[in-house]
Amino acid sequence: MAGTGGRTPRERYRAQVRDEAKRLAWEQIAAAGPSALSLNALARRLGMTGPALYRYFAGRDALLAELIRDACRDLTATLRAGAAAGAGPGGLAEALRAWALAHPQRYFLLYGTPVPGREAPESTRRVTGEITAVLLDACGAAGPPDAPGGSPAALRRALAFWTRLHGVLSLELAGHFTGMGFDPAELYGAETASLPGEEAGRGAGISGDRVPLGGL
Amino acid sequence: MAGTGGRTPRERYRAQVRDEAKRLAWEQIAAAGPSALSLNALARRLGMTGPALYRYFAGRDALLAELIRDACRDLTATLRAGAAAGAGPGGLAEALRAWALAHPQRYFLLYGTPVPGREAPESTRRVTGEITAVLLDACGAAGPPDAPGGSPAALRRALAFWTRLHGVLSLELAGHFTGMGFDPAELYGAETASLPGEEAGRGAGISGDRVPLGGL
DNA sequence: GAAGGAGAGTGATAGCCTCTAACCAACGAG
DNA sequence: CTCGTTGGTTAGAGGCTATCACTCTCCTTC
Repeated sequence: MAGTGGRTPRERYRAQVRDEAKRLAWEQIAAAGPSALSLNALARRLGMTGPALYRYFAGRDALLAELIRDACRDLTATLRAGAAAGAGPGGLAEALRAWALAHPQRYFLLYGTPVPGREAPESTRRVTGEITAVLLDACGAAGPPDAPGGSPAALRRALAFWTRLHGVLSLELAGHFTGMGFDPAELYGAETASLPGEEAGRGAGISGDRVPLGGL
Repeated sequence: MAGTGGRTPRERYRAQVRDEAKRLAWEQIAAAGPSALSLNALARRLGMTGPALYRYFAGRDALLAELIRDACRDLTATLRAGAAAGAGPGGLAEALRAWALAHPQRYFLLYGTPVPGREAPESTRRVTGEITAVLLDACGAAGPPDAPGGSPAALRRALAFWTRLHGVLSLELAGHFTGMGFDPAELYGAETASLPGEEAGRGAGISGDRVPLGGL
């Protein structure tokens, strides 16, 4: 959300309404999914009629695209903050998990079911690229220093890191673990620790390898 | 699809129309996503008017639920066939990947973004349970034989197997690997081979461990 | 301070959707 | 042959996206 940083009263009012609309839109999405996002209902909750919202957003798709872009920025900022604070792969993984648990719908809007026709716009692609870049950087930097800055091995390691995190997270958020009687956090922690550098017989791994397996 | 196994002509006709409707529904979903599934458009393509379809399906949600159930059954049958043919975890993983690549929309309907309000009905939950059971069985059976039939360690191993497969698959199907210049199949293969029993310094793993890492 | 213009909001409307109700035609069992 | 079941129709209520023309109200400019 861009906040109310406008200069003229009109700009401030406009930004305020836009922010409130987006806030309510997230509520609606959280309540019934992205497909249930309705400009009409949104406008009603804002105290105006349907067509008025078209002064603020070009249409339903534009609003959704903006929400996705905001979510991207939010996650990027979160991860960048973690990285800037010196968090390693494990720290970033925890930050990612915390963010996803706090905003499941945001996470699914970024990494969930894609809409076949709808290609992600350039701006979004760039931001998601940044997100993976942060993860890859942290992971490559934490691994054994082979050609610092992107050896194939580092890329492979980072990709495995990313996909494992996403595998646990997305299944957990989708509720596929409910009733299985175990703690997803523990699995996530094990997956987080399992990776950077330990495969291919490189040894016990770098970042701890706590309770390697079977510790349930 | 139940096929045309009815006895009376009416039943056969009914089954035929239902199957054709579901086929077209899958086409529509593949073209523009599940949210674009429209009973009206479907009926038009079937050569009838909208309300006529309500003789065959109780409503849009019922049709979608049936499609999901069919997808579940299909995947279950595929995996069961693989398991019956003696495929180990690696074989099942390959079967899963082949199925998902052939029917991405089916995969996402099962494991993609969940609709917040909509709880999966009992029938579906039972079938998805079977799917995971097949994977868990194969994985537990292939691991080192500790308390055959579901030790905590086997469960943990199987869960990691499942989540790793899903992590690579879902990101690949969603197109998040496009333009990264690497082969998802290779990553998937490495993840498939990385798991059953090799962690915690148990050795080189059971099912091959081909090009363990860094081989990109 | 008055005039003009930009911007916010409204009602009307077209066209799509889901789903119900009432009605009609045709098939098949008795 | 008769008549109930079944498949299909049109009509219609209500919701949605989106556009258009219009009003009103501020803010700017003279």
